[in-house]
Amino acid sequence: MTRPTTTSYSLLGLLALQPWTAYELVGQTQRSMRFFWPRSEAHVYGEVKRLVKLGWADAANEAAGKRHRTRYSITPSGRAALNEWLDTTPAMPMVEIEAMVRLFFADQGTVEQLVNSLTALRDQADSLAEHGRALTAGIVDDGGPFPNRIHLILPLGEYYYGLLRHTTDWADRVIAEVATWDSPADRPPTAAELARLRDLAEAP
Amino acid sequence: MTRPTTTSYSLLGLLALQPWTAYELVGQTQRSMRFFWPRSEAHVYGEVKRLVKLGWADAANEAAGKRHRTRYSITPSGRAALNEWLDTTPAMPMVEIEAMVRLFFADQGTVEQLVNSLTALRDQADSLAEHGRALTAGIVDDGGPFPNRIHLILPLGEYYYGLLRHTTDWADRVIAEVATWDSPADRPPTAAELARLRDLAEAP
DNA sequence: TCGACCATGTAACCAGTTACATGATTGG
DNA sequence: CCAATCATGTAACTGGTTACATGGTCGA
Repeated sequence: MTRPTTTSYSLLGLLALQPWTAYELVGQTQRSMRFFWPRSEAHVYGEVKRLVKLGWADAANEAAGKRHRTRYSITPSGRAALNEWLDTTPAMPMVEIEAMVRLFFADQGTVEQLVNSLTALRDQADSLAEHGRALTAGIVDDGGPFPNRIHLILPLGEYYYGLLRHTTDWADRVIAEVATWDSPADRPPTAAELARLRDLAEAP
Repeated sequence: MTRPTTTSYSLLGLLALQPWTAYELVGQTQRSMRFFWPRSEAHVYGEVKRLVKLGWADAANEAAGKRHRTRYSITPSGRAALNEWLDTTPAMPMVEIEAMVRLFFADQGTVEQLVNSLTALRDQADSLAEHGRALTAGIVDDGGPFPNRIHLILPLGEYYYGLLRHTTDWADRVIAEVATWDSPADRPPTAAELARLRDLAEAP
Protein backbone atom coordinates (compact mmCIF):
# COMPACT_ATOMS: atom_id res chain seq x y z
CA MET A 1 0.00 0.00 0.00
CA THR A 2 1.13 3.49 -0.77
CA ARG A 3 1.84 6.32 1.67
CA PRO A 4 -1.07 8.18 3.22
CA THR A 5 -1.54 11.67 1.86
CA THR A 6 -2.50 14.94 3.45
CA THR A 7 -6.04 14.09 2.48
CA SER A 8 -5.82 10.91 4.56
CA TYR A 9 -4.68 12.89 7.56
CA SER A 10 -7.33 15.51 7.10
CA LEU A 11 -10.00 12.81 7.36
CA LEU A 12 -8.19 11.24 10.26
CA GLY A 13 -8.30 14.62 11.94
CA LEU A 14 -12.06 14.77 11.56
CA LEU A 15 -12.36 11.28 12.98
CA ALA A 16 -10.33 12.44 15.98
CA LEU A 17 -13.19 14.79 16.84
CA GLN A 18 -15.97 12.20 16.71
CA PRO A 19 -17.16 9.20 14.67
CA TRP A 20 -18.76 9.98 11.34
CA THR A 21 -20.39 8.17 8.48
CA ALA A 22 -18.70 8.63 5.13
CA TYR A 23 -21.59 10.75 4.00
CA GLU A 24 -21.23 13.02 6.99
CA LEU A 25 -17.52 13.30 6.30
CA VAL A 26 -18.31 14.42 2.79
CA GLY A 27 -20.60 17.08 4.16
CA GLN A 28 -18.09 18.29 6.67
CA THR A 29 -15.20 18.44 4.24
CA GLN A 30 -17.27 20.33 1.71
CA ARG A 31 -18.47 22.64 4.41
CA SER A 32 -15.19 23.72 5.81
CA MET A 33 -12.00 22.06 4.73
CA ARG A 34 -12.68 22.59 1.07
CA PHE A 35 -11.48 26.16 1.38
CA PHE A 36 -7.90 25.11 2.08
CA TRP A 37 -7.84 21.51 0.97
CA PRO A 38 -10.45 20.93 -1.74
CA ARG A 39 -11.20 17.35 -2.73
CA SER A 40 -14.03 15.71 -4.62
CA GLU A 41 -16.87 14.05 -2.75
CA ALA A 42 -16.31 10.57 -4.10
CA HIS A 43 -12.72 10.65 -3.06
CA VAL A 44 -13.70 10.62 0.60
CA TYR A 45 -15.30 7.19 0.32
CA GLY A 46 -12.13 5.64 -0.98
CA GLU A 47 -9.82 7.47 1.34
CA VAL A 48 -11.61 6.50 4.51
CA LYS A 49 -11.37 2.85 3.52
CA ARG A 50 -7.67 3.25 3.37
CA LEU A 51 -7.67 4.50 6.94
CA VAL A 52 -9.36 1.26 7.94
CA LYS A 53 -6.78 -0.80 6.07
CA LEU A 54 -4.03 1.09 7.86
CA GLY A 55 -5.63 0.22 11.16
CA TRP A 56 -6.20 3.89 11.87
CA ALA A 57 -9.99 3.70 11.82
CA ASP A 58 -12.68 1.14 12.58
CA ALA A 59 -15.75 0.68 10.40
CA ALA A 60 -19.02 -0.19 12.09
CA ASN A 61 -22.07 -1.23 10.14
CA GLU A 62 -25.34 0.42 11.08
CA ALA A 63 -28.79 -0.20 9.77
CA ALA A 64 -30.46 2.79 8.18
CA GLY A 65 -33.93 1.69 7.20
CA LYS A 66 -33.38 -1.20 4.82
CA ARG A 67 -30.00 0.06 3.74
CA HIS A 68 -26.88 -0.12 5.78
CA ARG A 69 -24.43 2.58 6.48
CA THR A 70 -20.86 2.60 7.71
CA ARG A 71 -19.76 4.67 10.63
CA TYR A 72 -16.06 5.24 11.09
CA SER A 73 -14.18 5.93 14.29
CA ILE A 74 -10.53 6.53 15.01
CA THR A 75 -8.36 3.89 16.70
CA PRO A 76 -5.58 4.52 19.22
CA SER A 77 -3.00 3.86 16.54
CA GLY A 78 -4.84 6.37 14.37
CA ARG A 79 -4.44 8.98 17.08
CA ALA A 80 -0.77 8.18 17.31
CA ALA A 81 -0.36 8.53 13.54
CA LEU A 82 -2.13 11.86 13.58
CA ASN A 83 0.16 13.12 16.27
CA GLU A 84 3.26 12.00 14.41
CA TRP A 85 2.02 13.76 11.34
CA LEU A 86 1.62 17.00 13.28
CA ASP A 87 5.37 16.86 13.86
CA THR A 88 6.24 16.87 10.16
CA THR A 89 6.66 19.91 7.93
CA PRO A 90 3.66 20.98 5.87
CA ALA A 91 3.86 20.96 2.08
CA MET A 92 4.50 24.18 0.19
CA PRO A 93 1.29 26.17 -0.24
CA MET A 94 -0.04 26.46 -3.75
CA VAL A 95 -2.64 28.42 -5.64
CA GLU A 96 -4.30 27.60 -8.93
CA ILE A 97 -5.94 30.54 -10.62
CA GLU A 98 -6.89 29.89 -14.19
CA ALA A 99 -7.86 33.50 -14.69
CA MET A 100 -4.22 34.41 -14.14
CA VAL A 101 -3.13 32.04 -16.88
CA ARG A 102 -5.54 33.87 -19.13
CA LEU A 103 -4.14 37.20 -18.09
CA PHE A 104 -0.67 35.90 -18.86
CA PHE A 105 -1.75 35.09 -22.42
CA ALA A 106 -4.13 37.99 -22.81
CA ASP A 107 -2.10 39.37 -25.72
CA GLN A 108 -3.44 36.48 -27.78
CA GLY A 109 -6.97 37.78 -27.44
CA THR A 110 -9.04 40.92 -27.03
CA VAL A 111 -9.55 43.41 -24.24
CA GLU A 112 -13.08 42.14 -23.92
CA GLN A 113 -11.95 38.57 -23.36
CA LEU A 114 -9.54 39.73 -20.70
CA VAL A 115 -12.13 41.84 -18.92
CA ASN A 116 -14.55 38.94 -18.95
CA SER A 117 -12.00 36.66 -17.43
CA LEU A 118 -11.09 39.11 -14.68
CA THR A 119 -14.74 39.77 -13.98
CA ALA A 120 -15.32 36.05 -13.65
CA LEU A 121 -12.50 35.87 -11.11
CA ARG A 122 -13.99 38.75 -9.21
CA ASP A 123 -17.40 37.04 -9.13
CA GLN A 124 -15.85 33.75 -8.09
CA ALA A 125 -14.14 35.40 -5.15
CA ASP A 126 -17.41 37.10 -4.22
CA SER A 127 -19.25 33.85 -4.29
CA LEU A 128 -16.66 32.16 -2.11
CA ALA A 129 -16.92 35.05 0.33
CA GLU A 130 -20.68 34.69 0.35
CA HIS A 131 -20.39 31.00 1.23
CA GLY A 132 -17.95 31.83 3.96
CA ARG A 133 -20.22 34.52 5.30
CA ALA A 134 -23.18 32.16 5.48
CA LEU A 135 -21.04 29.60 7.26
CA THR A 136 -19.76 32.16 9.74
CA ALA A 137 -23.21 33.57 10.38
CA GLY A 138 -24.36 30.05 11.26
CA ILE A 139 -21.60 29.72 13.79
CA VAL A 140 -22.31 33.12 15.29
CA ASP A 141 -25.94 32.10 15.57
CA ASP A 142 -25.73 28.83 17.42
CA GLY A 143 -22.05 28.10 17.88
CA GLY A 144 -22.04 25.59 15.06
CA PRO A 145 -21.27 21.88 15.45
CA PHE A 146 -18.05 22.52 17.37
CA PRO A 147 -18.47 25.61 19.53
CA ASN A 148 -15.30 24.79 21.42
CA ARG A 149 -13.14 24.96 18.33
CA ILE A 150 -13.96 28.52 17.40
CA HIS A 151 -10.51 29.72 18.46
CA LEU A 152 -9.05 27.55 15.68
CA ILE A 153 -11.62 28.31 13.01
CA LEU A 154 -11.44 32.04 13.58
CA PRO A 155 -7.92 32.67 12.24
CA LEU A 156 -8.68 30.43 9.28
CA GLY A 157 -11.66 32.58 8.47
CA GLU A 158 -9.69 35.76 8.90
CA TYR A 159 -7.02 34.54 6.51
CA TYR A 160 -9.53 33.49 3.92
CA TYR A 161 -11.48 36.72 4.00
CA GLY A 162 -8.30 38.70 3.62
CA LEU A 163 -7.31 36.58 0.68
CA LEU A 164 -10.65 37.09 -1.03
CA ARG A 165 -10.61 40.78 -0.26
CA HIS A 166 -7.17 41.10 -1.80
CA THR A 167 -8.43 39.25 -4.86
CA THR A 168 -11.50 41.37 -5.44
CA ASP A 169 -9.63 44.63 -4.80
CA TRP A 170 -6.92 43.63 -7.21
CA ALA A 171 -9.40 42.47 -9.84
CA ASP A 172 -11.31 45.74 -9.64
CA ARG A 173 -8.14 47.74 -10.08
CA VAL A 174 -6.90 45.68 -13.00
CA ILE A 175 -10.27 45.67 -14.74
CA ALA A 176 -10.29 49.45 -14.57
CA GLU A 177 -6.75 49.64 -15.86
CA VAL A 178 -7.27 47.19 -18.69
CA ALA A 179 -10.46 48.88 -19.79
CA THR A 180 -8.38 51.87 -20.88
CA TRP A 181 -6.25 49.79 -23.23
CA ASP A 182 -6.85 49.66 -26.95
CA SER A 183 -5.56 46.15 -27.09
CA PRO A 184 -3.75 43.71 -24.83
CA ALA A 185 -1.21 43.00 -27.57
CA ASP A 186 2.46 43.19 -26.80
CA ARG A 187 3.99 46.65 -26.62
CA PRO A 188 6.82 48.33 -24.75
CA PRO A 189 6.08 49.14 -21.13
CA THR A 190 5.20 52.68 -20.12
CA ALA A 191 7.39 54.58 -17.70
CA ALA A 192 4.74 54.15 -15.02
CA GLU A 193 4.70 50.41 -15.54
CA LEU A 194 8.46 50.22 -15.25
CA ALA A 195 8.30 52.17 -12.03
CA ARG A 196 5.75 49.75 -10.59
CA LEU A 197 7.96 46.86 -11.62
CA ARG A 198 10.91 48.40 -9.82
CA ASP A 199 8.76 48.81 -6.74
CA LEU A 200 8.03 45.11 -6.84
CA ALA A 201 11.66 44.16 -7.19
CA GLU A 202 12.50 46.21 -4.12
CA ALA A 203 9.55 45.14 -2.03
CA PRO A 204 10.49 44.65 1.62
CA MET B 1 -8.75 11.20 -26.84
CA THR B 2 -9.81 13.13 -23.81
CA ARG B 3 -10.45 16.85 -23.51
CA PRO B 4 -7.50 19.22 -23.34
CA THR B 5 -6.99 20.73 -19.92
CA THR B 6 -5.99 24.16 -18.76
CA THR B 7 -2.45 22.85 -18.71
CA SER B 8 -2.71 22.07 -22.40
CA TYR B 9 -3.83 25.59 -23.14
CA SER B 10 -1.14 27.10 -20.98
CA LEU B 11 1.49 25.36 -23.09
CA LEU B 12 -0.33 26.30 -26.23
CA GLY B 13 -0.18 29.88 -25.02
CA LEU B 14 3.57 29.69 -24.71
CA LEU B 15 3.84 28.22 -28.17
CA ALA B 16 1.83 31.16 -29.46
CA LEU B 17 4.74 33.41 -28.43
CA GLN B 18 7.47 31.45 -30.18
CA PRO B 19 8.63 27.89 -30.87
CA TRP B 20 10.21 26.06 -27.94
CA THR B 21 11.83 22.74 -27.22
CA ALA B 22 10.14 20.73 -24.51
CA TYR B 23 13.05 21.43 -22.24
CA GLU B 24 12.72 25.14 -22.75
CA LEU B 25 9.02 24.87 -22.05
CA VAL B 26 9.81 23.18 -18.77
CA GLY B 27 12.13 26.01 -17.86
CA GLN B 28 9.63 28.68 -18.77
CA THR B 29 6.73 27.09 -16.93
CA GLN B 30 8.82 26.61 -13.81
CA ARG B 31 10.06 30.13 -14.10
CA SER B 32 6.79 31.94 -14.31
CA MET B 33 3.58 30.01 -14.68
CA ARG B 34 4.28 27.79 -11.74
CA PHE B 35 3.09 30.56 -9.42
CA PHE B 36 -0.48 30.34 -10.62
CA TRP B 37 -0.59 27.00 -12.38
CA PRO B 38 2.00 24.66 -10.90
CA ARG B 39 2.73 21.42 -12.72
CA SER B 40 5.54 18.90 -12.58
CA GLU B 41 8.35 19.03 -15.10
CA ALA B 42 7.79 15.62 -16.60
CA HIS B 43 4.18 16.45 -17.26
CA VAL B 44 5.17 19.00 -19.87
CA TYR B 45 6.72 16.37 -22.12
CA GLY B 46 3.53 14.36 -22.25
CA GLU B 47 1.25 17.31 -22.59
CA VAL B 48 3.02 18.86 -25.55
CA LYS B 49 2.73 15.57 -27.41
CA ARG B 50 -0.96 15.79 -27.00
CA LEU B 51 -0.94 19.19 -28.64
CA VAL B 52 0.72 17.59 -31.65
CA LYS B 53 -1.90 14.83 -31.75
CA LEU B 54 -4.61 17.45 -31.67
CA GLY B 55 -3.01 19.17 -34.64
CA TRP B 56 -2.41 22.26 -32.53
CA ALA B 57 1.36 22.04 -32.68
CA ASP B 58 4.04 20.74 -35.03
CA ALA B 59 7.08 18.85 -33.84
CA ALA B 60 10.36 19.37 -35.66
CA ASN B 61 13.39 17.22 -35.02
CA GLU B 62 16.67 18.99 -34.55
CA ALA B 63 20.13 17.56 -34.09
CA ALA B 64 21.86 18.55 -30.87
CA GLY B 65 25.28 16.99 -30.96
CA LYS B 66 24.65 13.29 -31.28
CA ARG B 67 21.31 13.51 -29.60
CA HIS B 68 18.20 14.84 -31.17
CA ARG B 69 15.79 17.31 -29.73
CA THR B 70 12.23 18.25 -30.58
CA ARG B 71 11.16 21.78 -31.19
CA TYR B 72 7.47 22.56 -31.11
CA SER B 73 5.60 25.32 -32.86
CA ILE B 74 1.95 26.30 -32.94
CA THR B 75 -0.24 25.64 -35.98
CA PRO B 76 -3.01 27.89 -37.30
CA SER B 77 -5.60 25.55 -35.86
CA GLY B 78 -3.74 25.80 -32.57
CA ARG B 79 -4.11 29.55 -32.63
CA ALA B 80 -7.78 29.18 -33.33
CA ALA B 81 -8.19 26.76 -30.42
CA LEU B 82 -6.38 29.15 -28.11
CA ASN B 83 -8.64 31.94 -29.10
CA GLU B 84 -11.76 29.87 -28.56
CA TRP B 85 -10.50 28.95 -25.13
CA LEU B 86 -10.08 32.59 -24.23
CA ASP B 87 -13.83 32.94 -24.70
CA THR B 88 -14.70 30.35 -22.07
CA THR B 89 -15.10 30.94 -18.35
CA PRO B 90 -12.07 30.20 -16.17
CA ALA B 91 -12.28 27.53 -13.50
CA MET B 92 -12.88 28.45 -9.89
CA PRO B 93 -9.66 29.54 -8.19
CA MET B 94 -8.36 27.25 -5.52
CA VAL B 95 -5.73 27.26 -2.81
CA GLU B 96 -4.10 24.34 -1.09
CA ILE B 97 -2.43 25.19 2.19
CA GLU B 98 -1.52 22.20 4.24
CA ALA B 99 -0.49 24.40 7.16
CA MET B 100 -4.14 25.47 7.41
CA VAL B 101 -5.26 21.87 7.68
CA ARG B 102 -2.86 21.55 10.57
CA LEU B 103 -4.23 24.67 12.20
CA PHE B 104 -7.71 23.23 11.81
CA PHE B 105 -6.66 20.14 13.76
CA ALA B 106 -4.26 21.88 16.09
CA ASP B 107 -6.29 20.83 19.11
CA GLN B 108 -5.00 17.30 18.55
CA GLY B 109 -1.44 18.44 19.22
CA THR B 110 0.66 20.93 21.13
CA VAL B 111 1.21 24.66 20.90
CA GLU B 112 4.73 23.94 19.76
CA GLN B 113 3.57 21.82 16.86
CA LEU B 114 1.18 24.54 15.81
CA VAL B 115 3.80 27.28 16.03
CA ASN B 116 6.20 25.16 13.98
CA SER B 117 3.64 24.65 11.31
CA LEU B 118 2.77 28.33 11.11
CA THR B 119 6.42 29.27 11.06
CA ALA B 120 6.97 26.86 8.19
CA LEU B 121 4.18 28.56 6.27
CA ARG B 122 5.71 31.93 6.95
CA ASP B 123 9.08 30.74 5.67
CA GLN B 124 7.52 29.15 2.63
CA ALA B 125 5.83 32.42 1.73
CA ASP B 126 9.11 34.25 2.25
CA SER B 127 10.93 31.88 -0.01
CA LEU B 128 8.33 32.27 -2.74
CA ALA B 129 8.63 36.03 -2.41
CA GLU B 130 12.37 35.76 -2.71
CA HIS B 131 12.06 33.77 -5.94
CA GLY B 132 9.62 36.30 -7.27
CA ARG B 133 11.92 39.14 -6.34
CA ALA B 134 14.86 37.57 -8.15
CA LEU B 135 12.71 37.05 -11.21
CA THR B 136 11.46 40.62 -11.15
CA ALA B 137 14.93 42.02 -10.63
CA GLY B 138 16.05 40.15 -13.73
CA ILE B 139 13.28 41.74 -15.76
CA VAL B 140 14.04 45.20 -14.42
CA ASP B 141 17.64 44.63 -15.35
CA ASP B 142 17.41 43.63 -18.99
CA GLY B 143 13.73 43.49 -19.80
CA GLY B 144 13.67 39.70 -19.57
CA PRO B 145 12.90 37.40 -22.48
CA PHE B 146 9.67 39.21 -23.37
CA PRO B 147 10.12 42.92 -22.70
CA ASN B 148 6.96 43.70 -24.61
CA ARG B 149 4.80 41.68 -22.30
CA ILE B 150 5.64 43.53 -19.11
CA HIS B 151 2.22 45.16 -18.99
CA LEU B 152 0.73 41.67 -18.55
CA ILE B 153 3.28 40.30 -16.13
CA LEU B 154 3.16 43.34 -13.90
CA PRO B 155 -0.35 42.88 -12.49
CA LEU B 156 0.37 39.19 -11.99
CA GLY B 157 3.37 40.10 -9.89
CA GLU B 158 1.43 42.67 -7.94
CA TYR B 159 -1.24 40.15 -7.11
CA TYR B 160 1.24 37.56 -6.02
CA TYR B 161 3.22 39.88 -3.81
CA GLY B 162 0.06 41.05 -2.11
CA LEU B 163 -0.95 37.47 -1.54
CA LEU B 164 2.38 36.58 0.03
CA ARG B 165 2.37 39.72 2.09
CA HIS B 166 -1.07 38.90 3.40
CA THR B 167 0.15 35.42 4.26
CA THR B 168 3.24 36.47 6.17
CA ASP B 169 1.40 39.24 8.01
CA TRP B 170 -1.33 36.86 9.02
CA ALA B 171 1.13 34.16 10.06
CA ASP B 172 3.07 36.59 12.21
CA ARG B 173 -0.08 37.73 13.94
CA VAL B 174 -1.36 34.22 14.57
CA ILE B 175 2.01 32.95 15.78
CA ALA B 176 2.06 35.75 18.33
CA GLU B 177 -1.49 35.00 19.38
CA VAL B 178 -1.01 31.26 19.65
CA ALA B 179 2.20 31.64 21.64
CA THR B 180 0.14 33.02 24.51
CA TRP B 181 -2.03 29.91 24.69
CA ASP B 182 -1.46 27.19 27.25
CA SER B 183 -2.78 24.61 24.86
CA PRO B 184 -4.60 24.51 21.53
CA ALA B 185 -7.16 22.10 22.99
CA ASP B 186 -10.83 22.82 22.57
CA ARG B 187 -12.32 25.38 24.89
CA PRO B 188 -15.12 27.94 24.77
CA PRO B 189 -14.35 31.07 22.78
CA THR B 190 -13.43 34.27 24.58
CA ALA B 191 -15.59 37.34 24.21
CA ALA B 192 -12.92 38.91 22.01
CA GLU B 193 -12.91 35.90 19.73
CA LEU B 194 -16.68 36.01 19.41
CA ALA B 195 -16.48 39.66 18.51
CA ARG B 196 -13.96 38.94 15.77
CA LEU B 197 -16.20 36.21 14.49
CA ARG B 198 -19.13 38.59 14.31
CA ASP B 199 -16.94 41.03 12.40
CA LEU B 200 -16.25 38.35 9.86
CA ALA B 201 -19.89 37.46 9.44
CA GLU B 202 -20.70 41.10 8.73
CA ALA B 203 -17.75 41.80 6.48
CA PRO B 204 -18.66 44.06 3.56
C1' DT C 1 -48.11 8.90 -6.14
C1' DC C 2 -44.70 10.90 -8.41
C1' DG C 3 -40.86 13.94 -8.85
C1' DA C 4 -37.17 15.68 -6.52
C1' DC C 5 -33.77 15.38 -3.60
C1' DC C 6 -31.08 13.08 0.16
C1' DA C 7 -28.09 9.22 1.36
C1' DT C 8 -24.56 5.96 0.13
C1' DG C 9 -21.75 4.38 -2.42
C1' DT C 10 -18.96 1.89 -7.01
C1' DA C 11 -16.33 1.76 -11.29
C1' DA C 12 -13.61 3.51 -14.65
C1' DC C 13 -10.71 6.64 -16.24
C1' DC C 14 -7.05 10.05 -16.52
C1' DA C 15 -4.16 13.96 -15.15
C1' DG C 16 -0.30 14.45 -12.86
C1' DT C 17 3.69 12.88 -10.13
C1' DT C 18 7.87 10.20 -8.88
C1' DA C 19 11.54 7.77 -10.20
C1' DC C 20 14.67 6.65 -13.31
C1' DA C 21 17.81 6.70 -17.54
C1' DT C 22 21.15 8.33 -20.77
C1' DG C 23 24.00 11.62 -23.58
C1' DA C 24 26.36 16.06 -23.67
C1' DT C 25 28.99 19.78 -21.53
C1' DT C 26 31.80 22.21 -18.51
C1' DG C 27 34.57 23.65 -14.71
C1' DG C 28 38.16 22.45 -11.59
C1' DC D 1 39.93 13.61 -16.79
C1' DC D 2 36.40 13.19 -13.65
C1' DA D 3 32.31 14.92 -11.16
C1' DA D 4 28.67 17.58 -11.45
C1' DT D 5 25.24 19.48 -13.85
C1' DC D 6 22.48 20.40 -18.00
C1' DA D 7 19.53 18.49 -21.50
C1' DT D 8 16.00 15.31 -22.91
C1' DG D 9 13.20 12.39 -22.18
C1' DT D 10 10.35 7.42 -20.69
C1' DA D 11 7.78 4.23 -17.65
C1' DA D 12 5.09 3.16 -14.03
C1' DC D 13 2.18 4.34 -10.66
C1' DT D 14 -1.58 6.64 -8.10
C1' DG D 15 -4.37 10.35 -6.28
C1' DG D 16 -8.18 12.32 -7.66
C1' DT D 17 -12.19 13.14 -10.67
C1' DT D 18 -16.38 12.20 -13.45
C1' DA D 19 -20.06 9.54 -14.22
C1' DC D 20 -23.20 6.58 -12.79
C1' DA D 21 -26.34 3.59 -9.75
C1' DT D 22 -29.67 2.48 -6.31
C1' DG D 23 -32.60 2.87 -2.04
C1' DG D 24 -35.07 5.89 0.88
C1' DT D 25 -37.92 10.01 2.05
C1' DC D 26 -40.72 13.90 1.82
C1' DG D 27 -43.62 17.41 0.04
C1' DA D 28 -47.21 18.72 -3.18
